[in-house]
Amino acid sequence: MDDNDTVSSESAARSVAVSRGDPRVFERAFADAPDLGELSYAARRLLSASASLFFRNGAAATSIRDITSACGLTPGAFYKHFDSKDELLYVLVQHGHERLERRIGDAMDESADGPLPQTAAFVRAYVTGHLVNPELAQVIRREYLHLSHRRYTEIVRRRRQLRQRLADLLRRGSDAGVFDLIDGPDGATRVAVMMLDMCSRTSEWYDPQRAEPPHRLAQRYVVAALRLAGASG
Amino acid sequence: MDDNDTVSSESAARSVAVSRGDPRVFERAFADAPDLGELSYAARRLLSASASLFFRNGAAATSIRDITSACGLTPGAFYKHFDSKDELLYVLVQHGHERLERRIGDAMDESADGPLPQTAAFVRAYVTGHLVNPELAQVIRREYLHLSHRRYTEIVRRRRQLRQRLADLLRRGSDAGVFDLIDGPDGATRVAVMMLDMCSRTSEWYDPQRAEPPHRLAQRYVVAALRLAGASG
DNA sequence: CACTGTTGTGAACGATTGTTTACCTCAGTG
DNA sequence: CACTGAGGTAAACAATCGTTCACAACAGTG
Repeated sequence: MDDNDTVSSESAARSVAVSRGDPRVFERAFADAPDLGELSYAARRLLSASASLFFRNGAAATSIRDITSACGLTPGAFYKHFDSKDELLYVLVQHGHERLERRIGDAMDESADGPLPQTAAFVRAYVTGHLVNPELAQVIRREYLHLSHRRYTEIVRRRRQLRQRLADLLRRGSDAGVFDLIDGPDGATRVAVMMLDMCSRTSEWYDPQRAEPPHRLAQRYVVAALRLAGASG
Repeated sequence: MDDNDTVSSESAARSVAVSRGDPRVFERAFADAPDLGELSYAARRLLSASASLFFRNGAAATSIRDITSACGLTPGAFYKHFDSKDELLYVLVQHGHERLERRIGDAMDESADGPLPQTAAFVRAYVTGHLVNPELAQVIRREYLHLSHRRYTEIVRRRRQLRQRLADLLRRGSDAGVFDLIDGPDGATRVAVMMLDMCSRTSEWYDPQRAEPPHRLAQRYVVAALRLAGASG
């Protein structure tokens, strides 16, 4: 159990406002996304509505009719934009990873060199990415499991790369004497898993309405991550 | 994203052996469970099969026919033991919490007094509970969200109590000067959430076949949790 | 032996699923 | 103006969903 969902699950995971009436979420995540390429306006709206519905009810419990009717369309229109429900989920998951990886890469570029500031930048961007768009974060965190096999393995590879990036930072920090990892340098991957597990769950209980702003919460998780890494000082 | 699932998701979350052929899991979790009361043998087998199938495919993607055919039964037989699919899930989630709470309670009773050893005992039992039966742990962690509203709120209350138990330990430790919480004594709940998030995800990627034994992994998470708590020494 | 409650079967129910089809509308273009 | 392709509708498709029904097998009990 995670039980943070117990904190605000009713407001976050259950009674979130329907995406239909929240254009900010749509704009922020889909309207001007460069990686979505030539996708039409209608296709992006379908993606946005899917993210909201998947977040609340899960992909398996969300029907094509749920998605299209949330956009004021009929089921048939869906297939003018996507080949299948599986492809929609695939595009959604890809896009979510794209956004998160870009955010992390940018943060690390803007940060100082060295394992400690780079790790801090990674964790901060990772948490922030989960907070500013919990719906997309949730989808890429739990729904990719239900993709068709080929697409599933591709996403798995992508996720592993991201984790490895953090593990490399930890190992470098350990070698440099900045970090004191729980199991020595060889435990870098395991500590990275701990960090990412801890941070990714924020998207499940975070309530943008009542809670503190993302950067405050992210800062706390940076401190926590550095404690896990055994940062000196 | 959690990305621990990327470690062994294919072996743990995808291609786990069908429950039908693994009587050990059945016996361990359901055959002699006291809290399941007067439930018949067939009912317990249905619960066991449900746990395996829900773990692999999710409750929403698992049909009554999947469950009954895994037990060598026809769909109609299901309703001699449970009123509905929702009730089955409810019994499953209740039982999972029962087991976990009992395990934690026993561990704390057997442990020394004081916030630090009690916290260590809590975390160790919590992690171990997620490792010795990942299927049940997964179900109570993510599937309870899909319960009917009345049952859902009841489970939420139960989960909150468990988290509060850990938060109280942290706060007592902070007051006693044993812990140095990230946000001071008032941050006890937030640190508890971090710990439980980090620990509960183990059930998603843990592979009983290849990985190290549960007590070794649990020990690592105890150390990590104490770091998060800012334990002195 | 008759009876009763439990646990199973096999067939069926209405609803819903993802998807396809035939057709319509209409802006853009040679 | 004729035409074409994009994007929409309404209706239907077979499959599957949770659930119910009438009935059978059978152990336990008076």
